[in-house]
Amino acid sequence: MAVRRVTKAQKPAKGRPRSFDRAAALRAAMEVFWQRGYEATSLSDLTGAMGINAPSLYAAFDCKEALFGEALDLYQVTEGAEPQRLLAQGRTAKESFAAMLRFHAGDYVNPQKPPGCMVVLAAIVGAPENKSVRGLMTKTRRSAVEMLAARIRRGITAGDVPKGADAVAMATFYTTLMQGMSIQARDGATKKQLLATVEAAMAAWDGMVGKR
Amino acid sequence: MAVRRVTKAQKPAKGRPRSFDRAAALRAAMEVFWQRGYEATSLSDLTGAMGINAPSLYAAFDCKEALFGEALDLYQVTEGAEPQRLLAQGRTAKESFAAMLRFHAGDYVNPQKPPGCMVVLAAIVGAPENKSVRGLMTKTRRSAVEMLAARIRRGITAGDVPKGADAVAMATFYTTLMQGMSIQARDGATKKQLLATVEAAMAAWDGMVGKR
DNA sequence: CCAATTCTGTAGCAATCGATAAATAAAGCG
DNA sequence: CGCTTTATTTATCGATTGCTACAGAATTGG
Repeated sequence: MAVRRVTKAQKPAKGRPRSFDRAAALRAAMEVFWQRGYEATSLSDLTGAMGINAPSLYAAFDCKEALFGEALDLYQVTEGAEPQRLLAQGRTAKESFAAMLRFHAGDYVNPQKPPGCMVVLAAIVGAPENKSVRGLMTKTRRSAVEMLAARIRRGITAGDVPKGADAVAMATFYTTLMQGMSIQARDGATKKQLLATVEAAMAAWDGMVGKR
Repeated sequence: MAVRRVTKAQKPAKGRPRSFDRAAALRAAMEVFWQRGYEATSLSDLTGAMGINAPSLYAAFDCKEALFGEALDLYQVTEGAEPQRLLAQGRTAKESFAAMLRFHAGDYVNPQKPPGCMVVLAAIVGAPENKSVRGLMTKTRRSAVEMLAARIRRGITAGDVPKGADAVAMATFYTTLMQGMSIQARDGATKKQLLATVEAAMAAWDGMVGKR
């Protein structure tokens, strides 16, 4: 019986096997990109955090930008899982939004992680030669808005949100607030402060959907 | 009669006079920092935009960080003038906030300028060695919150805002939204979309102050 | 065993980073 | 005029950037 790989049950592989845990190295890279942003993270920052040398990084991840892309994917899958779950599982659209926003209020200032959201912070400005990275981030943020809008449309279908509600406008409003919360988190805001902001935004819900 | 200097009516000066317009060079530097952020703006970006060589830049502005500090001051004085005026001159705190936010909705996507607010965007993440620059930005953002809170307190004193209103919490809420609007501006939001977000936030005002 | 393949460490690539030394030019002052 | 002071241009500085050539090590397949 063949020895089972710790990392993955992949194909047998031909040449010299990789001597490091690719997934763990990617997690380390994600953390550094999240903390410092794309451009301010140097290759030596990355190799240091990942515990490997540059040639190993390039062999496994191709280049800095591709590594960032993978790190962003990992971020969405791991850090995005819980908010997405909360968004989907709420009884109504309003309850879903409240649960998701309250979660972020705590998560953005979790001392175990870099503050704020990587998708908002890691590449918001930068040099012209890294435009493609910023484009990737913009695309990711836009898909997040769309996900929120879809939840509101679901609420309209289900009947817990009035027919006249503007799903995209509402999703944009709450997204904008969430994005601001990432800035606040970097400025040292507390969970309590972020929660107060969330509750203020949720108080606007009924007015936005048209209820009077 | 002495020839009047174009730039300033300063002291006579001793050695060789500066051959460039310091104020114009600073404006150019501000624009580049605003567009690309602190770290992504290289010295050659700066000298190119300012139309001078590196030694002239260092003679006039000391170092990159000091130049950024001056650029940030200039930004606040120029770009901050109109929103501050609107904040001060509104009949009530609510009207002041609405006017300021509506102005920003247009200003953040003014095609004549870099999108969004320099104070929010130019140094939100980065390398550890530039922590002091981020600290300066955080300090600037905090003073902006305080300015909004002061306007609300003025409204409480004047009577247009109920006594029980939490000025800091309200100021934080609207600041958070404004900061998110800078992200939205970088993502290509339109004035119309930003205005819709502003109106949604303003609809929350009466609920926040305690009115029912 | 050998050959083919893939990964790893060392060492270094050209380019750029922020910043400056040195020589010269242009002003005021005496 | 010379002396002092300051700004200018040119030509770098050492350090770091993202990235890679190269040689050797470790694996599979034959």
